Amino acid sequence: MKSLLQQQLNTIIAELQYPAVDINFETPKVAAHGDLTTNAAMVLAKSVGKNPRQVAQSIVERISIDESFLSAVEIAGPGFINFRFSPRYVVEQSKRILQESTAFGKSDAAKGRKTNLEWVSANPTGLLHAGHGRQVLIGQVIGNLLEWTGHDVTREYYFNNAGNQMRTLAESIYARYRQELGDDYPSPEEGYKGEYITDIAKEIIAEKGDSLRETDAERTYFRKYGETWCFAKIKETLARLNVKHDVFYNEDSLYSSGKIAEVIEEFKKRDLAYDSEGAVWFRATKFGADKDRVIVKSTGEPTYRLPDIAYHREKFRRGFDLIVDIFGADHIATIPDVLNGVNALGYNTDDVKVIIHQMVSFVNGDEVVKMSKRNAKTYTLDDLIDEVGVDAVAYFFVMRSVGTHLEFDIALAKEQSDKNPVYYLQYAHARIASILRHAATAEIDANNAANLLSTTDFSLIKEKEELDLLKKLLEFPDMVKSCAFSFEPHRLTTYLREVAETFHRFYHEHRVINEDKALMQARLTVCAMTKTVIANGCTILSVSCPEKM
RNA sequence: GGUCCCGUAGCUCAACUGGAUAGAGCAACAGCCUUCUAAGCUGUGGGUUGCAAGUUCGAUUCUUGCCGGGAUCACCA
Repeated sequence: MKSLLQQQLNTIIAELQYPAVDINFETPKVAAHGDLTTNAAMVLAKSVGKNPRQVAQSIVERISIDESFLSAVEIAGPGFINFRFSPRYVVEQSKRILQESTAFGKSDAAKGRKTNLEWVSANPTGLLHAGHGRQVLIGQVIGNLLEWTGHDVTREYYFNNAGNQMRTLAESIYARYRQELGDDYPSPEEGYKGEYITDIAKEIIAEKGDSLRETDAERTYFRKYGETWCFAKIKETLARLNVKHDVFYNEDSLYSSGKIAEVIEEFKKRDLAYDSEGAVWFRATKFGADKDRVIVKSTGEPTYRLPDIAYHREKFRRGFDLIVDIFGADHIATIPDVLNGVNALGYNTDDVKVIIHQMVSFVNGDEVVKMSKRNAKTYTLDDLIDEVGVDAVAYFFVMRSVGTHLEFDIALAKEQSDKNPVYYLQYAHARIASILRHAATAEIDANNAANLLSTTDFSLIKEKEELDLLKKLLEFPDMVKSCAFSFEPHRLTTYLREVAETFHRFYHEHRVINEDKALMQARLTVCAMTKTVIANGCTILSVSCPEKM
């Protein structure tokens, strides 16, 4: 529709000898303003030297109204040109929903674009805490959105099982192991103190008894055990949320394959790195930073920056066209260095999309939930899922724009009532499912899309609420694209809420099950279409759609 | 102090990326169930979009400066 009108307008503009401009079509916020609107006249007004309404008038006069598409074209406000779709067009278009069914909303807008999506990437030194949930779900939904728009997505988890943090983990477990054996042995000053350390220590005792009292200085056994244990737990938690990564990329492989050394060498060759005070420094100041950064410590160990740069370079080398990273706001300082580094190596960082989400705070009604890392009683993501359920977790974490702080109300998420937004959506789906079950008793198989397509009298769909609903449903494919390309999953939750709302209104105004069988089937068709869109939307959101509630 | 993010109804947040009368949910108030799920629907009240300038046909959106909140500024990741 949009492209048809666009074409026609361009022709008209040329005929009128107006300059060619970028014209914009939008769906107006207010339904009274029609189904589609363009600002063409206002954009043209200045260069043409007439007032916008005159320009609009000259354009509208030349638009031909084809009843199979348009029912009206109007000029409104400061010079908007508003188009109204004909009911016939809307109903005709809606058949797509039945035809495409579970694929309705998918597109090949970015067909074959090789995309690397990296997220979570928590090191295996502990459990995912509740705050991690935001990143987990944002990444999950963005991954789905990218797939729905044709991207070829590799879901990746980057981890480091070497270095300081792992040493600390090993030391923490070892200390707890000794303590559990009754020895007076101190925990490391900055060690991990969570309950899980005790769990791990106890498991080791159960398996090995006290045979590991005297162990090597590297605490190799404890380190390996801790890593395996933590990773298993992390993956378990992710699995509960249907999150599955295709690649677990080990930072260590960058060392063993010499990629790290390679980067240092190239930096030095380009005078982007230099030796000083026994360390190697990256000239971050060349890129506007306040001071240079150490990339190799005087101990010979690289800081995180260097492997991160090498890692991103490898992503390019692996042939990805689009690289998406999701980080929490606490990582914000590291991003410029990495991008500058990769850029310096000759890669186009326009193809790197870094999504930074703000932090999460948890409240339980009026009470603020503390969850400090040092605290022994960490509030884990598992705890949160246990408390409020998978669907509420999935929905709540993406329902706000990534740029704002998220306040997660546990009491609200837990509440099984109308206060809880996730139920509103699921309720609409369950309600439709219930209606379709009734239809079965009237011998109409409303779950059979092909059957509905061939036997429904679509001309019976003509009520305002029905047409409003169909129009809303038809926005879905554009909505998916728009959410995907702007990396804004929260807009999908807003949209689906509107779909549910529009459906409830239709349901309230018009009875579906009734004596007029043809009419009943027409309305069942509208229901089936709505169910498809809600289900597809929920699939993207990783939220389940119950048939009954 | 530098950098980044945020400031919208009593509360939590939207606003299709510069559009028309700034919208939802919760909370408050008033209605709607002998019929398909009332976990629903309809209506009322609630706003100087932190403040002040600027850019233009038009600003919650872009620019600048203040004010307030958060994140971050390691030879930790």
